[in-house]
Amino acid sequence: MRSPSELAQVFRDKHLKLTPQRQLLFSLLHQNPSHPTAESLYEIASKQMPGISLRTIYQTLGELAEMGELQLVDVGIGATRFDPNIGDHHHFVCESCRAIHDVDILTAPKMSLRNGGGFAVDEVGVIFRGRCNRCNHKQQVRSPGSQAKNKASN
Amino acid sequence: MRSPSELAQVFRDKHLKLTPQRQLLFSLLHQNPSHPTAESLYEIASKQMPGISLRTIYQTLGELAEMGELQLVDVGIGATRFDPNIGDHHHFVCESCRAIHDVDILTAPKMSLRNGGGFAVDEVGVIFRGRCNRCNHKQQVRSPGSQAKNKASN
DNA sequence: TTTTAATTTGCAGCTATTGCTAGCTAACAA
DNA sequence: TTGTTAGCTAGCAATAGCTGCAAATTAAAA
Repeated sequence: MRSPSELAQVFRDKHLKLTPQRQLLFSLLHQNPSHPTAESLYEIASKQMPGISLRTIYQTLGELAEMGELQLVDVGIGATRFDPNIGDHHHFVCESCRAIHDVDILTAPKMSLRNGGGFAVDEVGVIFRGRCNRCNHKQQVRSPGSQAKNKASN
Repeated sequence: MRSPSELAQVFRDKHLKLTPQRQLLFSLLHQNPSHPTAESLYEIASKQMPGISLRTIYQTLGELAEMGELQLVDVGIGATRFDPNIGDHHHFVCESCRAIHDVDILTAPKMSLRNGGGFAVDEVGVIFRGRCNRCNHKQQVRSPGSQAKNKASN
Protein backbone atom coordinates (compact mmCIF):
# COMPACT_ATOMS: atom_id res chain seq x y z
CA MET A 1 0.00 0.00 0.00
CA ARG A 2 0.96 3.61 -0.31
CA SER A 3 2.68 5.67 2.33
CA PRO A 4 0.59 7.37 5.01
CA SER A 5 1.06 10.78 3.37
CA GLU A 6 0.09 9.48 -0.05
CA LEU A 7 -2.97 7.81 1.43
CA ALA A 8 -3.88 11.06 3.16
CA GLN A 9 -3.91 12.76 -0.22
CA VAL A 10 -6.04 9.98 -1.71
CA PHE A 11 -8.55 10.37 1.09
CA ARG A 12 -8.65 14.16 0.72
CA ASP A 13 -9.20 13.85 -3.00
CA LYS A 14 -12.13 11.56 -2.37
CA HIS A 15 -13.58 13.97 0.21
CA LEU A 16 -13.07 11.44 2.94
CA LYS A 17 -12.12 12.72 6.35
CA LEU A 18 -8.59 12.36 7.56
CA THR A 19 -9.29 11.36 11.14
CA PRO A 20 -6.60 10.57 13.71
CA GLN A 21 -7.87 6.98 13.78
CA ARG A 22 -7.32 6.59 10.07
CA GLN A 23 -3.91 8.21 10.18
CA LEU A 24 -2.82 5.91 12.96
CA LEU A 25 -3.91 2.86 10.99
CA PHE A 26 -2.16 4.10 7.86
CA SER A 27 1.11 4.19 9.73
CA LEU A 28 0.54 0.89 11.54
CA LEU A 29 -0.14 -0.87 8.28
CA HIS A 30 2.43 0.77 6.05
CA GLN A 31 5.07 -1.81 5.19
CA ASN A 32 3.88 -4.10 7.98
CA PRO A 33 4.86 -7.57 6.73
CA SER A 34 3.35 -9.53 9.63
CA HIS A 35 -0.09 -10.02 8.08
CA PRO A 36 -1.91 -8.77 11.18
CA THR A 37 -5.51 -9.50 12.05
CA ALA A 38 -8.01 -6.75 12.85
CA GLU A 39 -7.79 -7.81 16.48
CA SER A 40 -4.01 -7.58 16.67
CA LEU A 41 -4.05 -4.16 15.02
CA TYR A 42 -6.64 -3.13 17.56
CA GLU A 43 -4.34 -4.08 20.40
CA ILE A 44 -1.44 -2.14 18.96
CA ALA A 45 -3.58 0.85 18.09
CA SER A 46 -5.16 0.89 21.54
CA LYS A 47 -1.78 1.53 23.11
CA GLN A 48 -1.26 4.64 21.06
CA MET A 49 -4.88 5.71 21.07
CA PRO A 50 -6.76 4.32 24.05
CA GLY A 51 -10.49 4.15 23.38
CA ILE A 52 -10.22 3.53 19.66
CA SER A 53 -12.95 1.11 18.66
CA LEU A 54 -12.45 -2.31 17.12
CA ARG A 55 -15.39 -1.40 14.91
CA THR A 56 -13.35 1.48 13.48
CA ILE A 57 -10.44 -0.84 12.73
CA TYR A 58 -12.71 -3.16 10.76
CA GLN A 59 -14.33 -0.19 9.04
CA THR A 60 -11.04 1.35 7.93
CA LEU A 61 -9.47 -1.93 6.89
CA GLY A 62 -12.53 -2.68 4.81
CA GLU A 63 -12.33 0.70 3.13
CA LEU A 64 -8.64 0.33 2.35
CA ALA A 65 -9.23 -3.12 0.92
CA GLU A 66 -12.07 -1.82 -1.22
CA MET A 67 -9.80 0.95 -2.49
CA GLY A 68 -7.24 -1.68 -3.43
CA GLU A 69 -4.68 -0.32 -0.99
CA LEU A 70 -4.60 -3.49 1.02
CA GLN A 71 -4.99 -7.19 0.34
CA LEU A 72 -7.34 -9.36 2.32
CA VAL A 73 -5.89 -12.77 3.06
CA ASP A 74 -8.04 -15.61 4.31
CA VAL A 75 -6.09 -18.77 4.98
CA GLY A 76 -8.99 -20.80 6.32
CA ILE A 77 -7.95 -20.75 9.95
CA GLY A 78 -8.77 -17.94 12.30
CA ALA A 79 -9.36 -14.35 11.38
CA THR A 80 -8.78 -12.55 8.11
CA ARG A 81 -5.27 -11.18 7.67
CA PHE A 82 -4.45 -7.82 6.12
CA ASP A 83 -1.52 -7.45 3.78
CA PRO A 84 -0.18 -4.06 2.64
CA ASN A 85 1.76 -5.84 -0.09
CA ILE A 86 -0.62 -5.61 -3.01
CA GLY A 87 1.85 -6.89 -5.59
CA ASP A 88 1.47 -10.28 -7.26
CA HIS A 89 2.42 -12.79 -4.59
CA HIS A 90 1.06 -15.68 -2.57
CA HIS A 91 1.27 -17.02 0.96
CA PHE A 92 2.85 -19.69 3.06
CA VAL A 93 1.05 -20.57 6.31
CA CYS A 94 2.84 -22.33 9.12
CA GLU A 95 0.41 -24.86 10.56
CA SER A 96 2.30 -24.81 13.83
CA CYS A 97 2.66 -21.13 14.71
CA ARG A 98 0.11 -19.83 12.18
CA ALA A 99 2.51 -17.21 10.91
CA ILE A 100 2.05 -16.14 7.30
CA HIS A 101 4.91 -15.41 4.94
CA ASP A 102 4.85 -13.88 1.50
CA VAL A 103 5.82 -16.19 -1.31
CA ASP A 104 6.78 -15.42 -4.89
CA ILE A 105 5.89 -17.97 -7.49
CA LEU A 106 8.02 -18.48 -10.55
CA THR A 107 5.58 -20.54 -12.57
CA ALA A 108 2.08 -19.15 -12.54
CA PRO A 109 -0.37 -22.02 -12.31
CA LYS A 110 -2.06 -22.89 -15.55
CA MET A 111 -5.21 -24.83 -15.46
CA SER A 112 -7.33 -27.03 -17.57
CA LEU A 113 -10.92 -27.38 -16.62
CA ARG A 114 -12.41 -30.80 -16.29
CA ASN A 115 -15.72 -29.73 -17.82
CA GLY A 116 -14.29 -28.03 -20.87
CA GLY A 117 -14.15 -24.42 -19.74
CA GLY A 118 -16.36 -21.40 -19.60
CA PHE A 119 -14.78 -19.91 -16.51
CA ALA A 120 -13.68 -16.30 -16.44
CA VAL A 121 -10.89 -16.14 -13.90
CA ASP A 122 -10.27 -12.84 -12.13
CA GLU A 123 -7.67 -13.92 -9.63
CA VAL A 124 -5.66 -16.90 -8.53
CA GLY A 125 -4.68 -17.43 -4.92
CA VAL A 126 -2.14 -20.01 -3.88
CA ILE A 127 -1.74 -21.04 -0.28
CA PHE A 128 1.18 -23.24 0.80
CA ARG A 129 0.75 -25.02 4.10
CA GLY A 130 3.47 -26.59 6.19
CA ARG A 131 5.97 -25.71 8.84
CA CYS A 132 8.21 -22.71 8.90
CA ASN A 133 11.91 -22.90 9.49
CA ARG A 134 11.67 -22.08 13.16
CA CYS A 135 8.88 -24.54 14.02
CA ASN A 136 10.48 -27.27 11.96
CA HIS A 137 13.69 -26.81 13.89
CA LYS A 138 11.95 -26.73 17.27
CA GLN A 139 10.31 -30.09 16.59
CA GLN A 140 13.53 -31.70 15.45
CA VAL A 141 15.24 -30.58 18.63
CA ARG A 142 12.47 -31.96 20.83
CA SER A 143 12.18 -35.33 19.07
CA PRO A 144 15.04 -35.93 16.66
CA GLY A 145 13.72 -39.33 15.62
CA SER A 146 10.28 -38.25 14.44
CA GLN A 147 10.44 -36.56 11.10
CA ALA A 148 7.89 -34.02 10.03
CA LYS A 149 5.92 -35.11 7.00
CA ASN A 150 7.62 -33.43 4.14
CA LYS A 151 6.20 -34.00 0.67
CA ALA A 152 8.11 -31.04 -0.72
CA SER A 153 10.70 -28.77 0.71
CA ASN A 154 12.48 -25.65 -0.29
CA MET B 1 -13.86 -40.85 -0.82
CA ARG B 2 -14.64 -44.55 -0.68
CA SER B 3 -18.01 -46.11 -1.30
CA PRO B 4 -20.46 -46.39 1.60
CA SER B 5 -19.82 -50.13 1.93
CA GLU B 6 -16.06 -49.67 1.93
CA LEU B 7 -16.38 -46.93 4.54
CA ALA B 8 -18.59 -49.22 6.62
CA GLN B 9 -15.76 -51.76 6.67
CA VAL B 10 -13.24 -49.08 7.62
CA PHE B 11 -15.40 -48.02 10.52
CA ARG B 12 -15.92 -51.61 11.70
CA ASP B 13 -12.20 -52.26 11.54
CA LYS B 14 -11.59 -49.23 13.71
CA HIS B 15 -14.24 -50.37 16.20
CA LEU B 16 -16.37 -47.37 15.38
CA LYS B 17 -20.11 -47.82 15.35
CA LEU B 18 -21.97 -47.98 12.10
CA THR B 19 -24.96 -45.87 13.03
CA PRO B 20 -27.83 -45.04 10.64
CA GLN B 21 -26.77 -41.39 10.77
CA ARG B 22 -23.27 -42.22 9.58
CA GLN B 23 -24.54 -44.54 6.87
CA LEU B 24 -26.87 -41.87 5.57
CA LEU B 25 -24.02 -39.36 5.39
CA PHE B 26 -21.76 -41.84 3.64
CA SER B 27 -24.29 -42.19 0.86
CA LEU B 28 -25.09 -38.48 0.68
CA LEU B 29 -21.43 -37.64 0.32
CA HIS B 30 -20.32 -40.44 -1.97
CA GLN B 31 -19.58 -38.96 -5.39
CA ASN B 32 -21.34 -35.72 -4.49
CA PRO B 33 -19.56 -33.13 -6.66
CA SER B 34 -21.47 -30.09 -5.37
CA HIS B 35 -19.10 -29.25 -2.50
CA PRO B 36 -21.92 -29.04 0.04
CA THR B 37 -21.74 -27.21 3.35
CA ALA B 38 -22.59 -28.91 6.64
CA GLU B 39 -25.82 -26.94 6.67
CA SER B 40 -26.91 -28.04 3.21
CA LEU B 41 -26.13 -31.66 4.01
CA TYR B 42 -28.18 -31.23 7.16
CA GLU B 43 -31.17 -30.09 5.12
CA ILE B 44 -30.92 -33.02 2.75
CA ALA B 45 -30.32 -35.52 5.54
CA SER B 46 -33.25 -34.16 7.55
CA LYS B 47 -35.65 -35.11 4.79
CA GLN B 48 -34.57 -38.74 4.93
CA MET B 49 -34.03 -38.81 8.67
CA PRO B 50 -36.07 -36.19 10.49
CA GLY B 51 -34.54 -35.34 13.85
CA ILE B 52 -30.94 -35.87 12.84
CA SER B 53 -28.82 -33.26 14.52
CA LEU B 54 -26.65 -30.68 12.80
CA ARG B 55 -24.14 -31.46 15.50
CA THR B 56 -23.93 -35.01 14.24
CA ILE B 57 -23.33 -33.81 10.68
CA TYR B 58 -20.40 -31.69 11.83
CA GLN B 59 -19.11 -34.53 13.98
CA THR B 60 -19.18 -37.09 11.18
CA LEU B 61 -17.77 -34.73 8.56
CA GLY B 62 -14.94 -33.90 10.92
CA GLU B 63 -14.19 -37.57 11.48
CA LEU B 64 -14.21 -38.36 7.78
CA ALA B 65 -11.90 -35.42 7.09
CA GLU B 66 -9.56 -36.55 9.84
CA MET B 67 -9.53 -40.04 8.33
CA GLY B 68 -8.60 -38.52 4.98
CA GLU B 69 -11.81 -39.71 3.35
CA LEU B 70 -12.89 -36.25 2.44
CA GLN B 71 -11.34 -32.90 1.78
CA LEU B 72 -12.17 -29.74 3.64
CA VAL B 73 -12.40 -26.74 1.35
CA ASP B 74 -12.41 -23.21 2.73
CA VAL B 75 -12.70 -20.56 0.03
CA GLY B 76 -12.88 -17.61 2.37
CA ILE B 77 -16.56 -16.84 1.92
CA GLY B 78 -19.26 -18.52 3.92
CA ALA B 79 -19.09 -21.97 5.42
CA THR B 80 -16.56 -24.73 4.91
CA ARG B 81 -17.26 -27.00 1.96
CA PHE B 82 -16.79 -30.76 1.96
CA ASP B 83 -15.33 -32.50 -1.05
CA PRO B 84 -15.36 -36.31 -1.45
CA ASN B 85 -12.80 -35.94 -4.25
CA ILE B 86 -9.55 -36.43 -2.38
CA GLY B 87 -7.40 -36.62 -5.49
CA ASP B 88 -4.94 -33.88 -6.41
CA HIS B 89 -7.08 -31.03 -7.63
CA HIS B 90 -7.98 -27.44 -6.91
CA HIS B 91 -11.04 -25.21 -6.97
CA PHE B 92 -12.74 -22.52 -8.94
CA VAL B 93 -15.17 -20.30 -7.01
CA CYS B 94 -17.80 -18.29 -8.80
CA GLU B 95 -18.01 -14.93 -7.05
CA SER B 96 -21.53 -14.47 -8.32
CA CYS B 97 -23.34 -17.69 -7.43
CA ARG B 98 -20.69 -19.00 -5.00
CA ALA B 99 -20.65 -22.40 -6.67
CA ILE B 100 -17.41 -24.34 -6.46
CA HIS B 101 -16.00 -26.42 -9.30
CA ASP B 102 -13.11 -28.83 -9.30
CA VAL B 103 -10.14 -27.78 -11.35
CA ASP B 104 -7.18 -29.80 -12.56
CA ILE B 105 -3.91 -28.00 -12.91
CA LEU B 106 -1.39 -28.95 -15.53
CA THR B 107 1.54 -27.02 -14.14
CA ALA B 108 2.00 -27.45 -10.42
CA PRO B 109 3.05 -24.14 -8.95
CA LYS B 110 6.69 -23.89 -8.14
CA MET B 111 7.84 -21.31 -5.72
CA SER B 112 10.86 -19.39 -4.70
CA LEU B 113 10.88 -17.95 -1.26
CA ARG B 114 11.70 -14.32 -0.82
CA ASN B 115 13.65 -14.93 2.35
CA GLY B 116 15.77 -17.77 1.06
CA GLY B 117 13.80 -20.78 2.17
CA GLY B 118 13.46 -23.03 5.17
CA PHE B 119 9.82 -23.86 4.61
CA ALA B 120 8.60 -27.45 4.65
CA VAL B 121 5.53 -27.50 2.45
CA ASP B 122 2.89 -30.15 3.12
CA GLU B 123 0.21 -29.05 0.73
CA VAL B 124 -0.54 -26.46 -1.88
CA GLY B 125 -4.03 -25.14 -2.41
CA VAL B 126 -4.97 -23.06 -5.41
CA ILE B 127 -8.22 -21.12 -5.54
CA PHE B 128 -9.37 -19.50 -8.77
CA ARG B 129 -11.97 -16.77 -8.41
CA GLY B 130 -14.16 -15.39 -11.12
CA ARG B 131 -17.47 -16.03 -12.82
CA CYS B 132 -18.74 -19.34 -14.00
CA ASN B 133 -20.13 -19.93 -17.46
CA ARG B 134 -23.71 -19.53 -16.43
CA CYS B 135 -23.29 -16.31 -14.40
CA ASN B 136 -21.07 -14.79 -17.06
CA HIS B 137 -23.74 -15.45 -19.64
CA LYS B 138 -26.52 -14.07 -17.47
CA GLN B 139 -24.71 -10.79 -17.02
CA GLN B 140 -23.96 -10.45 -20.73
CA VAL B 141 -27.63 -10.94 -21.53
CA ARG B 142 -28.68 -8.29 -19.00
CA SER B 143 -26.10 -5.67 -20.01
CA PRO B 144 -24.31 -6.57 -23.24
CA GLY B 145 -22.22 -3.39 -23.18
CA SER B 146 -20.59 -3.89 -19.79
CA GLN B 147 -17.90 -6.50 -19.96
CA ALA B 148 -16.92 -8.50 -16.94
CA LYS B 149 -13.32 -7.94 -15.92
CA ASN B 150 -11.47 -10.80 -17.44
CA LYS B 151 -7.75 -10.98 -16.78
CA ALA B 152 -7.63 -14.58 -17.94
CA SER B 153 -10.13 -16.92 -19.44
CA ASN B 154 -10.35 -20.54 -20.38
C1' DT C 1 -17.96 30.49 13.31
C1' DT C 2 -21.59 27.73 11.66
C1' DT C 3 -23.13 24.01 9.05
C1' DT C 4 -23.15 19.59 7.34
C1' DA C 5 -21.99 15.33 6.06
C1' DA C 6 -18.74 11.86 7.24
C1' DT C 7 -17.04 9.15 10.96
C1' DT C 8 -16.67 6.82 15.29
C1' DT C 9 -18.39 4.25 18.97
C1' DG C 10 -20.80 0.77 21.47
C1' DC C 11 -23.65 -2.63 21.41
C1' DA C 12 -26.82 -5.91 19.56
C1' DG C 13 -27.06 -9.49 16.40
C1' DC C 14 -25.45 -12.85 13.14
C1' DT C 15 -23.09 -17.06 11.03
C1' DA C 16 -20.47 -20.98 11.41
C1' DT C 17 -18.72 -23.90 14.47
C1' DT C 18 -17.32 -26.31 18.80
C1' DG C 19 -17.91 -27.82 23.92
C1' DC C 20 -20.46 -30.25 27.01
C1' DT C 21 -23.25 -33.94 28.77
C1' DA C 22 -27.28 -36.83 29.62
C1' DG C 23 -29.30 -40.37 27.57
C1' DC C 24 -29.24 -43.74 23.85
C1' DT C 25 -27.63 -47.73 21.00
C1' DA C 26 -24.62 -50.80 18.03
C1' DA C 27 -21.82 -54.40 18.74
C1' DC C 28 -19.86 -57.87 21.13
C1' DA C 29 -19.85 -61.51 24.82
C1' DA C 30 -22.10 -64.83 27.41
C1' DT D 1 -31.54 -63.51 23.62
C1' DT D 2 -30.01 -60.62 26.89
C1' DG D 3 -26.63 -57.76 29.26
C1' DT D 4 -22.84 -54.72 29.09
C1' DT D 5 -20.48 -50.85 27.68
C1' DA D 6 -17.75 -48.01 24.67
C1' DG D 7 -19.01 -45.04 21.58
C1' DC D 8 -22.56 -42.07 19.65
C1' DT D 9 -26.31 -38.58 19.19
C1' DA D 10 -29.11 -34.61 20.32
C1' DG D 11 -29.69 -30.37 22.06
C1' DC D 12 -28.35 -26.48 23.86
C1' DA D 13 -24.86 -23.19 25.43
C1' DA D 14 -20.90 -20.84 24.18
C1' DT D 15 -17.41 -19.04 21.14
C1' DA D 16 -14.86 -16.30 17.37
C1' DG D 17 -15.09 -13.13 14.06
C1' DC D 18 -17.52 -10.14 12.10
C1' DT D 19 -21.44 -6.78 10.45
C1' DG D 20 -25.70 -3.61 11.14
C1' DC D 21 -27.52 0.09 13.34
C1' DA D 22 -28.25 4.57 15.57
C1' DA D 23 -26.68 8.15 18.46
C1' DA D 24 -22.91 11.11 19.44
C1' DT D 25 -18.93 13.24 17.64
C1' DT D 26 -15.97 15.76 14.54
C1' DA D 27 -13.27 17.19 10.11
C1' DA D 28 -13.68 20.35 6.93
C1' DA D 29 -16.37 23.19 3.66
C1' DA D 30 -18.99 27.49 3.62
